[in-house]
Amino acid sequence: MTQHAVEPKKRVTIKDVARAAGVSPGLVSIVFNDVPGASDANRRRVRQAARELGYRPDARASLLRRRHARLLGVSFFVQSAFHGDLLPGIYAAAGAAGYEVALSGWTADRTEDHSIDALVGFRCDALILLGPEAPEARLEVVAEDLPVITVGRRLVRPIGDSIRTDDAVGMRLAVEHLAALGHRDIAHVDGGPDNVKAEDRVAGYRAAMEAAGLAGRMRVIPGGQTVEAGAEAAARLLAGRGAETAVVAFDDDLAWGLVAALQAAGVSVPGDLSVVGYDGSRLSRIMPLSGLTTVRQDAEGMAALAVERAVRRVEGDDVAPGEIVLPPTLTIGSSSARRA
Amino acid sequence: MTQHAVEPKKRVTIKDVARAAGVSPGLVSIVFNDVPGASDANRRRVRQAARELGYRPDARASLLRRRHARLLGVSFFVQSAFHGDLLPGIYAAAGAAGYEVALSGWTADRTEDHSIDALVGFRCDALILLGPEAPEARLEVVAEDLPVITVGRRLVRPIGDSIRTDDAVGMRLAVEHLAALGHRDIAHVDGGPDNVKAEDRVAGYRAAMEAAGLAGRMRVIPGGQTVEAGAEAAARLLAGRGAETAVVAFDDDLAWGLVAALQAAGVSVPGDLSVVGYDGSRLSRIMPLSGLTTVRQDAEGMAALAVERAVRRVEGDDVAPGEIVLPPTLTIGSSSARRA
DNA sequence: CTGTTAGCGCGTTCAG
DNA sequence: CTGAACGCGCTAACAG
Repeated sequence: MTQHAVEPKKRVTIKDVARAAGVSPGLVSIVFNDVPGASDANRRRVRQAARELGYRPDARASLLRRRHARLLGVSFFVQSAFHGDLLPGIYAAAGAAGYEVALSGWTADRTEDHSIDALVGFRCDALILLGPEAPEARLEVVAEDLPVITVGRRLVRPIGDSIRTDDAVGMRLAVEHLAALGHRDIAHVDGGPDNVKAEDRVAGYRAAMEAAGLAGRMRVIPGGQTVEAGAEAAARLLAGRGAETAVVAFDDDLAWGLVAALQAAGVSVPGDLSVVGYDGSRLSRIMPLSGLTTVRQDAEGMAALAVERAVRRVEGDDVAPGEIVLPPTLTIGSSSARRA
Repeated sequence: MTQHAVEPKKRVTIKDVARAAGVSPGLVSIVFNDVPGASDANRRRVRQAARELGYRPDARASLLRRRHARLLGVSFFVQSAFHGDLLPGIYAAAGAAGYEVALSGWTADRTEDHSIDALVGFRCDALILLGPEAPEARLEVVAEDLPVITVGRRLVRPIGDSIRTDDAVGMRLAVEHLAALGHRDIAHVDGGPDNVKAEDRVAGYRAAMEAAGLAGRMRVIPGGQTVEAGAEAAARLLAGRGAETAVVAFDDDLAWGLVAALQAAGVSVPGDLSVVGYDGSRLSRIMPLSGLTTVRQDAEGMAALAVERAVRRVEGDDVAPGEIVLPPTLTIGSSSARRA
């Protein structure tokens, strides 16, 4: 009942259980792993003894000895709404495949490198990196040691498997939607500096604008990937405002910040300005009225695919690095409307 | 460069490094832990050899042997905006104290029990449970094995340390704010069934309403703690609508769902109905206009305190289970206004 | 098929 | 600074 601390606290080990049950330690291992090799009577006896002693298998020792730890390491950005949407799917798929999941988050203060190191240090069987920002060279080094699955980033050179959404299509959907609503001066607020994931979306935006015959009306505004960045970008947008009547944002978090700041500045969304996000995160669905118009990525599908590829790699499927590109869809909410 | 898989892949161990550097394994350990006991020359030599061989310390083995793993286990609900706000603070505080953090999330499909088991299996030095929903009896059992710090839940019987916000004060702030705006029929949408954390807020609501002389106008509507639950509660609110002109929600996620559904139903917020949330999560700050009015919990402070207490417990401070109650503050946004 | 024994995995610890 | 034991569960080889 009382809280103890450093005290001896000798732990109950597999040996204690074996002694109590009157069998060998090896047999206890067999019982706890549910593998054949023990009689029902002994299984019962061992379970009973374990329960009485309060035995809990030690994951460290088990991981250390096993060849396959059956452990997938997942690195994610703690503040990302989209990553939060991916995790449940990853847990579900991993559990179904008989794998444990080790989570390691990165924040403004704790770098992605840190989180990757932690997972590698645990000797995970494979790594699933959500929206990685590390240089490709770094990812390549990591991939030399264990299978790496990247989610949501296009890689110039193939490294392990890559699961991502087709950003060219996504930006085209966004631009076409706005163009169909009569908008012609459509700006793009990008993902900010040092954001490797932003490039494809900028390129997609440019291509889509050209295809729509709006090449002369392109405008790219520096942004970022947080709500705060969205608020700052709104100021920039209004300051140098041209004829823009619509904006496509790098992602939902950024779009949120834009909408909030614009409305606070007395600019009506979508009355004066239409805003389109990117991700289709849970966040985008809970905007007052009927949600943010956004390019939806298939989070559940990406999560399941990432785990499936990771498991295949771990279990010996030594195929060439592959890229799986999923098509995005457009979800129309209340943040976009016909041009006034 | 190519992806390998199951292959032998013999790992570089501390022994390989020792051999290459011409020292003993023990010395390599000393060098890598940056503890005194090695000459600068040898430190250099060891680091060099490690780099050449690509040695990475094995966290499993290290954890296994160490008395103190210097590892804090954190269990959190993946979908909670507020938990997402706590994690950066936990990482920061733990890092500063020289501790690693092991994350284990729970979702709709993966129970909190599961996540706790995983952390216990890793032999974390202490557990920090964010918004735990497990029965107290279960927490007590866990606390027999290692220090447990609960965050955001009042416990009937003290178990380890508990860091929480004073919900009586919080609800009073909310009700008084609305009363001062002229509202008298103020409803509360609660945290839903089986939500142990909701009781204090309901009680706080009742007490505050009585104190404001509005005892006869209380109304408690079944809610939950997700955006979806908020949307459902909005329907209930409107269906049996009395004279309510204001609502206090169990938490921000719920409040969001309420606001969204209400506006979709043509009810203006705050024109027709004022809404107040609870948590002061990042989510609450990014509502279009100037945010949700909400009772703010001090996430950074709670995170830092949780880690501090955990570390103290681990390092032998065997004091009685304690409860740290932080005062909430009211953040006024645009979801509440003077009664029409 | 059921069960045992020995030794491994890898870093840490402590007496020498 | 070294050597060898140790932490704990798994795995292989072996015996009943």
